[in-house]
Amino acid sequence: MPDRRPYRREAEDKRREALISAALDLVAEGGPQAATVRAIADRAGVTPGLIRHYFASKDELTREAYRRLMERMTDDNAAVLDNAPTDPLARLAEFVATSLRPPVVDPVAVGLWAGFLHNIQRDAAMREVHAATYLGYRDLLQSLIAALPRAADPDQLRADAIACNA
Amino acid sequence: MPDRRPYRREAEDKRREALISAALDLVAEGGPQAATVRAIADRAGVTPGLIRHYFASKDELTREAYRRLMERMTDDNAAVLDNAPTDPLARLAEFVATSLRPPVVDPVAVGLWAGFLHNIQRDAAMREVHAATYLGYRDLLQSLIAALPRAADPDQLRADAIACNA
DNA sequence: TATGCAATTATCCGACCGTATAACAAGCGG
DNA sequence: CCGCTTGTTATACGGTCGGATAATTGCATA
Repeated sequence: MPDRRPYRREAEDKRREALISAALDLVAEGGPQAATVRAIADRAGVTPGLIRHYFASKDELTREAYRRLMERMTDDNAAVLDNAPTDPLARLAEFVATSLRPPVVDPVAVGLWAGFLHNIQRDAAMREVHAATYLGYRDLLQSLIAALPRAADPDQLRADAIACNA
Repeated sequence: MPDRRPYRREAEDKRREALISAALDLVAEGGPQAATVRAIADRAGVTPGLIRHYFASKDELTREAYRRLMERMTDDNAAVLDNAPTDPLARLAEFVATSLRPPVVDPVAVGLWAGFLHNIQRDAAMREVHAATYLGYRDLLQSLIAALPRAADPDQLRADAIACNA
C-alpha cells in the first residue's frame, strides 16, 4: 500500500518509441552489454516489467531497435535525392557520397552498427530485418543506376548495384 | 573425493597465448558478451580460475587480447613492404591498398574490431593501447609519405599521414 | 460518482556473471 | 624417492541478468 511509484498511462506508440530509442541510445553509448532491460526501462522512464508488456522478449525489442536504426539510415540517405540535381550521373554520385558521410555514417551510427553486428550474425530473425532493409537500399541504388544514360541488361544492373554498394 | 580433472603444467607464455587467442576467437564469433571468463577458459582447455592466475582481471585479459589484435593487423599490413616495389609512390599505394584488403581487413577482423569498439571508448587503459598501436601505424605511414619525391615540411607530413589514414 | 479494464509497478526466480579463496597435484631440485 | 613450490582445479559468494507473475492504480466509460 505505501510508496508506490506514480505513473501516467501512455499511448502504445509512445511507449514503444521511448523504449526503442532508449535502447538505441544505450547501445550507441556503451555497446550491447549496456543495453540491459533495467537500463533501458530506466532511461525510458518506466520500470523493467513494462518492456515485456510491449515486446515479447528483449530480443524482440532489440530487433525493433535495429530495424528503426536501419530505416533511419536509409531514409537519411534517400532524403538527399529530394533536392538533388536532375542529371542521372550527378544524382548517383550525390547518393553514394551521402551514404558515406554524416549523418548516415558518423561515429554514433558506426557505434550502433558495431553493437548490433554480432546479433545479426547469430539471430536468424535479426538477419531477416537486415536483409529486408538492405534489399530496399539496393533497389534504390539500382534504380539510380538504371537511370544512367548507358543501356544495360537487368542482370548487369543488379550486379552493378551490388558492386557499387561494396 | 577423487575425480579431479587431470592437467599438465604449461609455460606461462603458452597459457597466456592460449587464453588470449581463445578470447579473440570468442569475441569474433559472438561479440563481447560471448567472451565470458568461463567460455574463454573452456576454449583454452583450462578452468576459469586460471585466468586470474595469469591476468589481474578479465579487463586486463581483454586489453591484452586487443593489443594482440592490433599488433597482428599492423604487422600484416607492414609485411607487404618486404617484397614491395622500390618506387616510393608505388610502395605507398601498395601499403594503403593492403590496409583495406584481407587479411588485415576482412569479416573476422571487422567483427573483432566491432566487439572491442565500445571497450575502447569506455576504458581509459584500453584507449592507451589503442593510441599506442595507432601512433605506430601512423608513423609507418608517415615514413612512406616522407620517402615521396616531392619535398614537404614535417608538419605537412603529419597532416598528410592523418588524412591518408582517414 | 461508481465500476471495470488494462497499463504499470513490484517482487520473485533461476541462471550466469566476475571474483575470491582454499584444496590439490605435477614436476623439479635435493 | 621425497619434499616444496606453484600451476591448476574446485567451490563459494555477491551481484546482475532476462523473464514470470502478482498486486496496484490510472483512467475511460457509463
